[in-house]
Amino acid sequence: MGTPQLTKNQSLVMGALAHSDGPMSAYTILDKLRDHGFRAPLQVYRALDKLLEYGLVHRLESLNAFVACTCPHEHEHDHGVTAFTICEGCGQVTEFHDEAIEERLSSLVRTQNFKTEKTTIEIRGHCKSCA
Amino acid sequence: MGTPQLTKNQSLVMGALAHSDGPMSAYTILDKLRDHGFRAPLQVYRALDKLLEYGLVHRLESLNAFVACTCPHEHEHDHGVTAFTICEGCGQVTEFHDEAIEERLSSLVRTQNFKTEKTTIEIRGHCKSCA
DNA sequence: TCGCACACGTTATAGCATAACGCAATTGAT
DNA sequence: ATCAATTGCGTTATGCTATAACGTGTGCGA
Ligand SMILES: [Zn+2]
Ligand SMILES: [Zn+2]
Ligand SMILES: [Zn+2]
Ligand SMILES: [Zn+2]
Repeated sequence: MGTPQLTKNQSLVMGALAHSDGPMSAYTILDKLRDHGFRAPLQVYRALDKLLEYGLVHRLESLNAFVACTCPHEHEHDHGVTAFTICEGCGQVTEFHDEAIEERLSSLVRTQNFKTEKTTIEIRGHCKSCA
Repeated sequence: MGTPQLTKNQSLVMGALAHSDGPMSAYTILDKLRDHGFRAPLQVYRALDKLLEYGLVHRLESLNAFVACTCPHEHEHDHGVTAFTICEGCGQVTEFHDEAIEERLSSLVRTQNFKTEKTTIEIRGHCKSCA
């Protein structure tokens, strides 16, 4: 169960995100794709749902926006917990992963008898250039 | 610079959140406070802004909702990084803090020369009762 | 051929958040 | 006391984010 062939709409949305230098809201994506026949938000949201499911795209909860995954590996398996730094100045988003945090969180949560389904870690601040 | 005396609107919003058994959206708070004279979203959002600033309330980014802080200490100083488990079943939210995660994140971010302003950690899943 | 799953298109609606205006009360110099 | 600056408040209007509900078409296995 790898990543299926993307449909036309999914490819268009994926392309828009991949070629963007920062996160995009669904409505920004919609505007970028009007020339390709997109007319309504649902066309974007439906594609995003699938791309999120396939792990090709991440949602930034604190921005209500989306970014293409920058993971090196080929999305053959779920990458674990994903964390982001988000610069308030230039909008740059950096994705990173850390086993130590993942294990520590998992251990803390286990003491609550809580079953994790999705973990959000987002760090807002200023990048080196924007400090 | 502790927590100033709350204004009437701030107290009403704080009370609504404190007596709720789960997170509330700004519009839900508005509805709860109509009997107390609230008429417009801005009355809620302005109070929330202050309560967030004072550290009495937290915003859950993945829910677009707000919860009263459950920290034991008296909010005399910023508590560090705040994390939440959020049950998809019953809506229960649990706030917790962990030095180890805080330090690990801070160290990872330092390697990017990134200046952290606010950290969001939210774990969605199912609590013991809803498993 | 029938039934089902899935992607798609469209319209309408729901839910979340802020802009912009004006007014009133408070504070804290001068 | 007076003026200016700050802060809170109320109202209207607007903008941004996300989903509901309905119908269409296409592919595919029973
Ligand atoms: Zn990724
Ligand atoms: Zn930057
Ligand atoms: Zn707290
Ligand atoms: Zn639960």
